[in-house]
Amino acid sequence: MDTTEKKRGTGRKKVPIEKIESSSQRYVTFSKRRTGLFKKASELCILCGAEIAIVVFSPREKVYTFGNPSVDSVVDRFLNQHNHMNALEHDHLQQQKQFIEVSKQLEAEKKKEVIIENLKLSGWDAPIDSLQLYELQQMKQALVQVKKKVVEEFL
Amino acid sequence: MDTTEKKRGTGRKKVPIEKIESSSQRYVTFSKRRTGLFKKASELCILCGAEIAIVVFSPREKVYTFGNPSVDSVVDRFLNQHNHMNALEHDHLQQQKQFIEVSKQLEAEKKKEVIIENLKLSGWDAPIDSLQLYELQQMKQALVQVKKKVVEEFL
DNA sequence: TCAGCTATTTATAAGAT
DNA sequence: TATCTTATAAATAGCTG
Repeated sequence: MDTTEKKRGTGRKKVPIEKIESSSQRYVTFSKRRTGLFKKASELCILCGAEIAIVVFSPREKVYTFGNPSVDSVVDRFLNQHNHMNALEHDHLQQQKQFIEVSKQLEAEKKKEVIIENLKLSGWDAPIDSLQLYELQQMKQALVQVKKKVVEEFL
Repeated sequence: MDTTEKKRGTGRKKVPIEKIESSSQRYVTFSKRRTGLFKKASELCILCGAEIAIVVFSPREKVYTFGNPSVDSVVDRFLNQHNHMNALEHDHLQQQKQFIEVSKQLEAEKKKEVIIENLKLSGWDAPIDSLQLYELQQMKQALVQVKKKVVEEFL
């Protein structure tokens, strides 16, 4: 124990809160203090049940994050509740509305398409100029069937 | 100076890092530590030139933020650069694809609807059972017209 | 709930490894 | 550059008003 030669003269010194000019020293400080910051955040979460998201860009442009329960959940909650409605979400809702509208139209149109199909099945595709009385009568029968189907299905 | 009656027995005690049960005590701690956290963040920004965003939801659901240069700028930078493609953006793209798909279908369907309209204009709506030869011939003419229109327009 | 006041616990600047 | 050590600067728990 008694190593009389304890190292002397070292120890923390007061540091002014201003930009650290030495880049190596700056990075050491960044690393230490980032660790401390995240630890404090973690303690605050545990002690008080808080939800916290932290995003840090280092002086070297690297990104570090802390999140409880997760960065995303906290950020989303912030963007929403804060009524902050960013452009992305706004577009998103607009598109949802448009999508629903268009889907409804499409459904309506598809019913109509069945009519076309029935007409084709009934021989509507035949060259009309060559129709004779007999064919006209056949066509009448076909139309009767088509109309019946259509009436049953849509009217 | 020498006020011999200094207050005794007070002072910090070690606190275990676990949820504080007393809600009043919890809030006091939250308030103090949140202030400390934001101060640390501020110092880190100044000392090291970092960019930081912090979002905190208190146990009472209130939101507090710290941002340098601003919460928004840091969060945006995070969401974008991190290639993080969050759920929101993902949904957004999915919906865009669906929307384009459905829009194409709708356009196709609308062309077909014109056929229906032409049929109606040509007297297709008349009661078919009462059609006589004359009417059948009229109808033939109508169909010729319809077919011509349809061919011109769609084929 | 929030602001001061200590007595302590923590965080951390320097230096060494 | 990352960690460990040590002395000191800071943060903060428990009180009081």
